[in-house]
Amino acid sequence: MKGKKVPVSFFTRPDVAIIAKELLGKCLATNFDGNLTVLRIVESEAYNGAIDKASHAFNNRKTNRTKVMYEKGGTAYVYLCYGLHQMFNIVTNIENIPHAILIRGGEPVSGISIMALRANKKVSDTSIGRGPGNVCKALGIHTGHSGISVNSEEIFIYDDDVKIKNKDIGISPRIGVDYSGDDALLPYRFYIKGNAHVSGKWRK
DNA sequence: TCGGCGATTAGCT
DNA sequence: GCTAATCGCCGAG
Repeated sequence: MKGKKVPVSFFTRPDVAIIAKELLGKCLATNFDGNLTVLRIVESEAYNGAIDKASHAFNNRKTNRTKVMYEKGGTAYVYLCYGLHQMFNIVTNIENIPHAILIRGGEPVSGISIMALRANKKVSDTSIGRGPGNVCKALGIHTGHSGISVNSEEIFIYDDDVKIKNKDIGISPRIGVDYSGDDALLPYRFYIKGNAHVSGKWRK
C-alpha cells in the first residue's frame, strides 16, 4: 500500500456531507488473516443523524444496534439488511452525534483475486464492489466488525493522492430511502461520474 | 413475547 | 422489469 492513513480527525469534523464527498477517491482497505484487500471509494451517502428520517438514529433513537453511531467519528458501523446483506458505514462527528456515511461502491485496487473469490465472481467482473452489500462481501466485512476503528490494523482508510475533480463528482438523492418523506430528497449521495463501479440502480 | 419489515441483490422472464 | 431469498431489529402489546 502506498499513501498515508486518513487520521481520525478527518472524521470528527461537523459536516457529514463534506466528509462523504471528500471520501471519493480515497481507499478503503481491510486486512483480515493477512489478506489485504483494497477498494477505491467511488460512491457514498451521508446520513445526518437525529434530524434525518432516513437515518437509523433519527430522533436520537438509540438501541443495541445503533449505539455504535453515537461513538466518535472514525468508528465502523456495520449492520444486516434484508436478512442477508451487510452494510458498511463510517461514523462521523464527535461522540453522541450519530452521523454516518454509507459506502455504496468501490473500485478494486489491490487483493482483487481474494475479493473475487469471496464474492464468487471473476476477477474481471465490475460488479465486485458495486453496491453496498457487494462492498462488504468483497472486503470480507461483517456485522462482527461493527464498533471497531477505521484507523485500525484490520480496517483503515488511506489517501494515495488521487484527486477527483469537482466536475467529475455527481450529487443526487439517496437510494432506497423512499420511506423517509421529505428527507428522501436530500442531495446526500456522492459518486464519481461515469465510473463503472457506481451502482446506478434506482428503487422504484 | 410476537410479527412486520428493511440504507439489497441476483436471477429469471 | 419483477420477485424471492432470509433474519435480526424494534415497536406494540
